[in-house]
Amino acid sequence: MVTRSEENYLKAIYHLGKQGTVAVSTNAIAEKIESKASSVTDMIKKLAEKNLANYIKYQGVTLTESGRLAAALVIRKHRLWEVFLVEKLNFTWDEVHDVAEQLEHIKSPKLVNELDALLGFPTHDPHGDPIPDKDGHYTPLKSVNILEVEPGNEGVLARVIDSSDVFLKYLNKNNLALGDTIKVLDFEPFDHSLTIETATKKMIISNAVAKNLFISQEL
Amino acid sequence: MVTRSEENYLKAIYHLGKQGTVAVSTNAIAEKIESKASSVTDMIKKLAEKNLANYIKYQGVTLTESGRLAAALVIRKHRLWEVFLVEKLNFTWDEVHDVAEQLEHIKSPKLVNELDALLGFPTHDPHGDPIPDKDGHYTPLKSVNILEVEPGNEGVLARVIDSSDVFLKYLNKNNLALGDTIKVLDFEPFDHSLTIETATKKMIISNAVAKNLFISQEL
DNA sequence: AATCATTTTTAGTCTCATCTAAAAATATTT
DNA sequence: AAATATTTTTAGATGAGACTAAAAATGATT
Ligand SMILES: [Mn+2]
Ligand SMILES: [Mn+2]
Ligand SMILES: [Mn+2]
Ligand SMILES: [Mn+2]
Repeated sequence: MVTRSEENYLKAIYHLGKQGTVAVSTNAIAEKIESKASSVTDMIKKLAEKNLANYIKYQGVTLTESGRLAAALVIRKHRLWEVFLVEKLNFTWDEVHDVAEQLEHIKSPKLVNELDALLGFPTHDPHGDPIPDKDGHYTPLKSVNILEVEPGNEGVLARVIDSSDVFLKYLNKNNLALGDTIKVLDFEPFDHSLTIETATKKMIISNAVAKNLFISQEL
Repeated sequence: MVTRSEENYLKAIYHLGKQGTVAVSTNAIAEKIESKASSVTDMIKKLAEKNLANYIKYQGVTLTESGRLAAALVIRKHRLWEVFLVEKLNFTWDEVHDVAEQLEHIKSPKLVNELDALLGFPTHDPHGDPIPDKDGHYTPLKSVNILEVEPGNEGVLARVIDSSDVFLKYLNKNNLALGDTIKVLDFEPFDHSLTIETATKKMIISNAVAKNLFISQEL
């Protein structure tokens, strides 16, 4: 059995190390999971013991094949629940994360698959993140960071990386939502900020914000 | 904060002691929760410490007002999730209990209330158990144990007490479901069994089974 | 290459929720 | 009312998961 805590560590390693294929440092995990390095070392040993992670002292962790699958299935649940909360229970995209963080640990294969069906087999969650299938696979949607877009070009907001409620509330406040068409007007070399235009207005977004916005451009 | 384990104890006390108003013994709780008496004593002290239970050594436990409310809200969640699983996710009534046992501990007031709305504010779960409202109140549906019914009379199966999957599978096997009309034909004094008649057939049910069936009789 | 800084691991402690075994209190029989 | 049986509590131990402080390893800088 994989415990709740173990699942959270698997997810962190998966996210930090390109699906767990690249070695992740103890400190990086500690920060992500808001714990201490010593706690992480303990847990990593346990994961290695259970053949979910590959661990060499002082050289970070990667996930084994089964660790990677386990992580992907937790992420699958997390994202399906997020869709459920938004589509069926009137949650906004900035309200779903904490509840999904709990729901992702519910154990019932039937529940996950039926939920998937109820929602019409969605491919992406409310933040544009792809939903892995039963085998842990997904095809990331073709989107590009808004900072890579040449001024003058436009695209549809397809994904936001930061799912924290502070960031999403900022987007709400500025009327930016998934699916909105955004045109890049100007890049400012001094502070790396960006002037963009939406259906409703023109605005300047900081580099910190821009880093989190991904748009898809139809060819 | 009330932990998952505390919630399970609150529920047990609530169920065993007429909503926690009547003193429940340490052993009774231990059996219900499948733990040991010594563990129960420990937990009861903790609940008393948190003002969720009234505890006098050697004299059992009752729930305080806030303990009763906390218990009722967990039960509310449990039963709403059961309805959700059956109504929306194609679970059968014998499959829901274990999953609901996990889901009942998810913390999010909005989630519960939206779920309630999605389901159309149901008053009973798939086993005929009443669903408490936000204040922990409910009106138990007027039903009578089938053993109290005079032979010759009939009623509609409205509630089953045992929600274990073995019992529910027994009912499935014999084509007995909530809402079915059941006529009591004969009571056997020797083993206290009962002969009943449904739309499809006549059958004998043991006293152990009969104890768990409640029917409502319209006047 | 030697020193200093950072990261990671180890050692030891804590809380929560459990358990077993023994002691104490209560309940039931004779 | 004693003796016996049962229930409940206490005492002490364990494992999971977290922490702090100190030691060890690695990495960076002179
Ligand atoms: Mn989580
Ligand atoms: Mn998301
Ligand atoms: Mn439970
Ligand atoms: Mn039920």
